[in-house]
Amino acid sequence: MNKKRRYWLMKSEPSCFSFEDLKQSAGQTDCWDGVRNYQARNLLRDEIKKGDGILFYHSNIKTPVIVGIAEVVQDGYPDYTAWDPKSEHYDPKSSVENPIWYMVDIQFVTDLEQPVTRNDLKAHPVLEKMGVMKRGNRLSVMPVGENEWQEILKINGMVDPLK
DNA sequence: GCCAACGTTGGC
DNA sequence: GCCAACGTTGGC
Repeated sequence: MNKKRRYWLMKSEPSCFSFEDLKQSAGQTDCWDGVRNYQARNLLRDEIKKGDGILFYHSNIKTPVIVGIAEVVQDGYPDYTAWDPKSEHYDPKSSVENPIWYMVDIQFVTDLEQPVTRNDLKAHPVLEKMGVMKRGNRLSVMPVGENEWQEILKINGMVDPLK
């Protein structure tokens, strides 16, 4: 099966898990765990697939910004941190038999030479329409249009690193 | 630090 | 099943 690559934006507070943290991880790969929102869960479980592209966004800081690009390297599987009472993401309603929460593995691809700030997005005719710009949006994972993906690359004068 | 927007919870 | 109360998110 040869499915078309899709694109996503993943949001993280850098004080919690930053793009640099991903870069420093073993194999520059880590599991995207701790998502406890059903809409995002559905995406992680059903939609986000190996090979998909990720814009990595730093939120809840003075200058929110897209800092880099990552790639999905593992399809959705149960988020086992939900089963660990010591985890801050522990959810007693989730079990091995009936997992509620899912995660994917992502791998560092490249920093953006020119990180794209929220203000940049706001001022851009195409990018101002991105999901992350929507008022009140709280999804930590959301779809990105191919045109939006291309535009981010263009700003950076980059060739698509996933091709 | 403020506060608007959102998702979740729980009483009824 | 409604909806008010609450906790969290996240831009500013």
